[in-house]
Amino acid sequence: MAKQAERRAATTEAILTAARRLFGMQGFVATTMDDVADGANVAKGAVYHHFKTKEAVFAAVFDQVSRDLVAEIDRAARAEKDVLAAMVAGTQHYFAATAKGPTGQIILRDGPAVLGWERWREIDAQHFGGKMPRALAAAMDAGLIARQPIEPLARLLLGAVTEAAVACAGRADIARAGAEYARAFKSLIEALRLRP
Amino acid sequence: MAKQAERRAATTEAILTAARRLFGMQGFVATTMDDVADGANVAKGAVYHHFKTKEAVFAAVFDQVSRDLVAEIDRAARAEKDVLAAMVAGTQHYFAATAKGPTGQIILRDGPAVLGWERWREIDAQHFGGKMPRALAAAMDAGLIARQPIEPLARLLLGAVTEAAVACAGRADIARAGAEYARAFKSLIEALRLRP
DNA sequence: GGTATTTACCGACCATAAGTCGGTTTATAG
DNA sequence: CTATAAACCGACTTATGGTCGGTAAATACC
Repeated sequence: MAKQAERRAATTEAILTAARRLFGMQGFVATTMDDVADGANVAKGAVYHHFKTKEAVFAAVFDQVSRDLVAEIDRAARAEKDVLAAMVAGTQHYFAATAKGPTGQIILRDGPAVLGWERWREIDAQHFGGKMPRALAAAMDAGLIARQPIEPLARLLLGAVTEAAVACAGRADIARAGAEYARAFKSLIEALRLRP
Repeated sequence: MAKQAERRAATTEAILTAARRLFGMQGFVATTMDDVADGANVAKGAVYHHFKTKEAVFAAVFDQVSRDLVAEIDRAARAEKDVLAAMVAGTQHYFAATAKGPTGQIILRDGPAVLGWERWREIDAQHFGGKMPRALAAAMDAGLIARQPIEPLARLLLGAVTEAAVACAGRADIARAGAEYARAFKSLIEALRLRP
């Protein structure tokens, strides 16, 4: 006797929860829609009633994971005071979070493969990338780095960070690798810093 | 009555040629093995006689395209004299080449999706990435940039370049975008340059 | 030069998994 | 209370990667 809106919400959430677990653990390809349906205790038809395709399910999961991740990073970055320092701290956190387990699988591995690099970058940029331009703009306003077109530089830095995160994810000694890349990233940022 | 080695070579080449065309035009997923077999004028069984899986075919195509691309980039980079300038020039060429058409499809889109980001980075690094560390080492030896761990910095820069290339590939005005990113990259490199 | 063996090739067949669809149950409108 | 719509079911269709038994061509061996 639950209202339809509630039924809908409950089912959708069950599907998403199951999908997130499965995609994170086994990856997108190894997870079948039957698996997802079973995991959510519904029939496949129900899944397709709420999501048009398997990709759509993944996109929803991706979005959820991204939100969680970005919240976590924000918390870490806000602790710093200098804009450039915040960039470094946030980056470090991004490395750590994506370096292992389900998050990395979903965000870094399957993300671009499933959504296509284009859409992935778009969504990723929406979540994380948005921070980079804003941080750069702030840094320029504060006179910390030279004024220049923001978007291209932001894109380059974002690419650098993402690549490093992936490299991290493939290493056994994650913490160590993360520290290495964080240091290198810091050196890049510091190189940009204007010296009077 | 051709020798077996010749038959083998001819068939393999026909398959690779057809696959390269199809993968480049339609992408990996949209291309079926039947398409490839038809395109090469052989039966599917023949394709599977020479390549274990569809991925194996793609890997071979990927390798071929990478070789061609790297040769082209080398030509452009060798024209420059300063190591840092060569890096910038090579990068610019990389942008341009991957920005459009089959090459971009194979190298930047399907590459990571099909081979997995790990293996892709590995192969990509073998072809292109190898240049980055070498260039950085040379730059350090020449006293152009500060001495520091090479691998992490190289990885960051490679990631930046790749990201930019992909961004380029998604733009209508490729030439313009390429120029923008090249300028931003140059500014990054120049920031690293030591001032006495 | 004839026979045995190995290699290249064929294409019908199989297995799997995404997506469909007609039917059923449950909620809402009037 | 009835009619409509939404949620849900699960057998079925379809598309495609991969297999396999068989045939033709080349090579090895006597």
